[in-house]
Order: sequence, then structure tokens, then C-alpha cells
Amino acid sequence: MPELPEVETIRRQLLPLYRGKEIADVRLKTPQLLKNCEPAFFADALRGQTIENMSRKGKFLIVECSHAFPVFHLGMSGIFLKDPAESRYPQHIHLDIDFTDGSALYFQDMRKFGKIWLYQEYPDLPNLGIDPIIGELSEAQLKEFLGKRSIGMKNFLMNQKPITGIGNIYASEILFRSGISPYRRTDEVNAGEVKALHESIHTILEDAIERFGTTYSAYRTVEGESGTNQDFLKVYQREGLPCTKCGSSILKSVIGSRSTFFCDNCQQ
DNA sequence: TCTGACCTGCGA
DNA sequence: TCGCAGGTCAGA
Repeated sequence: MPELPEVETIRRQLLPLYRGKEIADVRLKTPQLLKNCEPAFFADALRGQTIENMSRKGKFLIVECSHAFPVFHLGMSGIFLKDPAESRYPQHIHLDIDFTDGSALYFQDMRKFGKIWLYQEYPDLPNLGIDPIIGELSEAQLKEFLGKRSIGMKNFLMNQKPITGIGNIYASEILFRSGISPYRRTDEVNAGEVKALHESIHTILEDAIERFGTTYSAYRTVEGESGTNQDFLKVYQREGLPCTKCGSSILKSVIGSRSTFFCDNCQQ
């Protein structure tokens, strides 16, 4: 669930709360979340480190410490909380980070799809494409990406290699705003549609960030509050409800093993 | 390029 | 009690 807007919301909230704090202790309760080192090494490497910055690429959150760079992917239900009392699922808090000033940070992940890595220097994350919020995704680049192969538009947006950060909810919303069917092939999209798609990617993601993300199940902000973007969704989870543009019923189908919502009349 | 596995809470 | 929710990745 946490897609680019949710991870960006978390980053923006965490940074002013934790920048400059020194890590006193780290307790990793679920070692399977850690992907590239042993839990003891992870804790040793972070103890005594100061958080200098936090950055993001796609759905990955990069914590920049003085000499260590833990990277988090929130999977489908991962969130950070500053207060464990805000947790709906306290049994699923997998990581506690204590700071020397007495504060703490908790990583909760009900479904354990989250992942954690530790790097000694700022990681490249080479398998990720352009982040449309922090990178420059031009219309020309988008057109080039679309023309490289012929795959369905929904699958194109979900693939993190050309453009990173878009997941199932925002893929449906972006295609609806663009007026493009999720079944269209990438090499069939015309110049006007490329322009609409380019505009929609930015608008949908930026609006969702302003609304602190979309809360459907587990996602909460660092303060434990819901986002508000779910109140503005036009197609996602609206099967059978009237399209806000034409009044036709919103349809649901499965594309790439994922639920996809669209208006058959507005999206060609 | 597509499918299933991973995982657990929730609603039907 | 069972199916669904979905991000990523391995394997077909």
C-alpha cells in the first residue's frame, strides 16, 4: 500500500522529528526483514550513529546516518510510529530504535512484506527508474519509455524500472485521469495521450502527497493518523459506482494479478 | 511476460 | 472458514 506519496509523507514527517538525533540502541525483533546483513551487525553499525538526513527513491526510504545508511521498503503494511501507543498492531512492531535523548522510533509491519537493508555508503538502488517527484521525467522521456516495448499500460506504470514509485492504487487513478484504458498497449499511445499521462502522473502523485497519502488499511502517518487522499479517489475501490465524469459504472478487472478499476467509457 | 509465493487482518 | 488486499521477486 505505501506507494510514493505515502513514503514521501512519512519521510517529510520523520525528518524534522529525528534529524540530528543519536541512536542509543536498536532492537530488531524480526530478523527476516533484514536482507543484507546479520541482526547483530545491523545493531552494532547503527549504535552511536547520528541521523543526518532522510531521502527517498520510489518507495524506498533511505536514512542517512553519519557512517551507515539503513534503507527501508515498507512492503504493503509497513509504517513508522513515534509512539507505540498509536499502534493498532503492537504485536507487529519489528524494530525499535532508541535515541540518546530518550525518544524512540518504531517500525510496524503487520504483513511482514517490508524489507530492510544496511549500506556503508549512500546506496545507488540501480534497479529503480526515474522518480517522478524528485527526478526529471520529461514528456519526451515518457514517450521513449512507452515506445520501447509493447505491454499493457497498467503493467507499464506498475513496473519500477522505467518510472519508480507508482503502485496499484495510483496506477488506476493516473490512467483514469489520462483517459487511457489499462488494457491499451504502450506502443499504441498517441502524442496527446502521452501529454495527458505525463500531466496525470505528476498531478495524481503531488495531490496525494499534499493529502498525506491514501489510507485503506494499515497505512498511517508517523503521528498515527490516516491520510485523506482516499476521499478523492475517482476509480480505485469504486466498482459499480458512477463515474465522476460520465456517470457510467466503474468497472473492476484483474490485470497482472492485481485489481484494476477503470471507466470503460472515459478510458479508451 | 506471466504466475504464484510470501504474510496476516478483515469482511463476507 | 475462506477469499481478498497488494509490492516484489523467483521461476516457469
